[in-house]
Amino acid sequence: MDRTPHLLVVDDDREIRTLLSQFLTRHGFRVTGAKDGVEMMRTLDSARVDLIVLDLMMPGEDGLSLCRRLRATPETAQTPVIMLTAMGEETDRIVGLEMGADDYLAKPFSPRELLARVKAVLRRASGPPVAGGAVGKTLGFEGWTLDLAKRELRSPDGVLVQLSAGEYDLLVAFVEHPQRVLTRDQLLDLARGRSAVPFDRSIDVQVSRLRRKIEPDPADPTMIKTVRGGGYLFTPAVTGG
Amino acid sequence: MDRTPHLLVVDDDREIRTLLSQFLTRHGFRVTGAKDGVEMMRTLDSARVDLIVLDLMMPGEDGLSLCRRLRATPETAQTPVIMLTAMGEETDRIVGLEMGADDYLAKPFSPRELLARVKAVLRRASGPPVAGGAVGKTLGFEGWTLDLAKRELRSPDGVLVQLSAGEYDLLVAFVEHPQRVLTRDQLLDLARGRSAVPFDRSIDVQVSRLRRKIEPDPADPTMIKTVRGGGYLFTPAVTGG
DNA sequence: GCCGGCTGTTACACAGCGTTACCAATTCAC
DNA sequence: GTGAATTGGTAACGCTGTGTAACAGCCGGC
Repeated sequence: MDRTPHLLVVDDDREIRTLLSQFLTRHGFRVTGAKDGVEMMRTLDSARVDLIVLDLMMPGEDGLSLCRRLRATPETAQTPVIMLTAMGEETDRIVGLEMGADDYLAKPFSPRELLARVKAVLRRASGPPVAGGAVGKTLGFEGWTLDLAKRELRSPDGVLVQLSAGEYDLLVAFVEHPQRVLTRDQLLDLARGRSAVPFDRSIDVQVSRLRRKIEPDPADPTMIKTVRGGGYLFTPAVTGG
Repeated sequence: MDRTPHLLVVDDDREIRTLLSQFLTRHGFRVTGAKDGVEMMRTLDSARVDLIVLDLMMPGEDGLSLCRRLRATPETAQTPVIMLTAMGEETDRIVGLEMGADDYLAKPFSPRELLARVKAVLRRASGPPVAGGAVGKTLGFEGWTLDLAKRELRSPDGVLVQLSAGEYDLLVAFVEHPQRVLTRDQLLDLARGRSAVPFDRSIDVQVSRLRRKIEPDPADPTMIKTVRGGGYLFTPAVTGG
């Protein structure tokens, strides 16, 4: 239940990043900063993000272009975006919202105002029913079927495998990042929405429990491989749909 | 997103309260009764109310005074009020409307007439949809049929399943947000119009009761799944027709 | 007024999860 | 190559969250 929302602040100005991070952290959010699109994408790749605060004007790829890319990517198409801009022109607002931003804030703004918008957007984001959106798909791997809408896993012979909430979340993290080494920290973030504390072994234990349910031979795992010193690797190819 | 409107009937005459509650409930509204201003305020404090039906003449604080207080309170200043009065004098009408009531009905009146006024005021108050929209629809899931107008649930084999008011409201909350994890807080808000207090287990108990009536095997629920640390998930796809 | 159903609260049982501990496997130091 | 150190697997345990029976209070029906 301590699923504190994870915000990603993308701004090339380090001072602003720091300021916003501190402020938002003090108000109960988990905040990651990114100075450009590359860092943003890297973070999105490896962590669960609930909302992105995105500066419009940035060197390199600008906010509009990034926002467009976010919307074009299935994994992030639903992630709310709040745009920041130095200019107060109305056209920006239009363009920003047309680009798929959920809200818009003109600099200079008070952190308090951003906080209000963040809360509002998050509330709104969890409001409307999903309907036939991107969420609710079914994923397959090596004959297994994972139903995201029903939170159900079926083995290749069609048997419903009972997973606990934690096992299911962990499996989703793997299935959504297949054939990539995921560190314990990343897994913890993806599956639990928290970051690791020193000597945290909970992921190891959970992986062990999950293997027991989906590996033919848990003692010699083939789907969830251990990468010594690195983390874990989900080896099967995943078919989406 | 649109829930069944929540009406608050304030009248010191218990017979009238009961009569109106039954009638309005049968026509698809959620109704709470209050015998005086104190009860009214208590309800408004803890639940979201869409419209208040307020008797003008009451012992203690009367309707006019209560209406004035409603208008002076920011939270309720926008809540529509329909005044009831035993006297047919025109002056009352004037005073009532000046006091901020949205409509006025002289006793004796037919419940049907009140129903029409309630729908009209709600339509006026909240723009396009509501009453006419949410009320009157029928939703289906896995063979079940939920009649929003009659507040009735039919099982796949056509049998009418008796639900208490609370069970029905909870089910509506689920059906209107299918395939999404809803926190206890959200459910409490959607179904009861109030927010959770620490150690609030009422939703758990109500879910348990609802499962007993709609799950094939309540011990191994498939429609209403528990998400540990998250809340509950209504898994069936809902057809809105 | 009394009765019956509904709802929230409480209490207890049970299962999931994180922590710890211990062991095995691997790597490192020499 | 050998022993030490590091890393990972997992059994065991305790805390926490959830299911639900039992109870009590409230409200409406009569």
